Amino acid sequence: MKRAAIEECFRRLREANPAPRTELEYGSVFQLLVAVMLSAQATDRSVNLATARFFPEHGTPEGLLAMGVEGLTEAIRTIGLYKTKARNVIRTCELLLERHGGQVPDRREDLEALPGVGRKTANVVLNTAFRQPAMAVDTHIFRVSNRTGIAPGKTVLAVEQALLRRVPKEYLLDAHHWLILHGRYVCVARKPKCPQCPIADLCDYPDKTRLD
DNA sequence: ATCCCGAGGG
DNA sequence: CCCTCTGGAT
Repeated sequence: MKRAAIEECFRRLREANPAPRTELEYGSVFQLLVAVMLSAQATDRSVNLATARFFPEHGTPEGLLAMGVEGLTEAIRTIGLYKTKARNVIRTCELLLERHGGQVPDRREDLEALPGVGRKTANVVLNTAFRQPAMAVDTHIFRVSNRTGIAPGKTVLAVEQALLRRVPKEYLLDAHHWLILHGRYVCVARKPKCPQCPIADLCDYPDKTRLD
């Protein structure tokens, strides 16, 4: 897709959603980090349902440590991958207290040193909490970027770099949320809703990989 | 490449 | 039934 078309895509996505925000519910940077860690291969809805059970009373590193691995495992059992996630979150709480005074660090290196925190999760925290121009490429953004031609790439890292290169600066800070919402509600995985898509006329998909 | 792994949709 | 959901570690 040409640069002018990319710019027009984001102009329209912004018009449809002027102030995009994550649908994960959280009341602090720490809670955002935990919610994103839990969101791996899970819907925001199921994550919010689980975190509502313990954020109110245990929404701090100390609070989660008081629950213990067993308590947290029980609280998030309705989310996939719950054993690994509970273990990683508890260990992360310990490391935050040991290394960062209980605060969430704002450097990629420190974030990725936490267990269960990879590049994608670090990018979400850097962008959403610290407003840095980081692009977290998740399943939605990978699909939308490739399908539309906004930023094609064979790996998530390639797509991330293509987005950083191709998305106009003006839209970079919020591009993450526009793309994810577009992927969740319009450019869905199975049967994209092209008839109601605001950028269908600019998209590569209808001409290229038409399957139906 | 494989494992982890529940819930919701089609 | 099968696919998908804001991945990460090995």
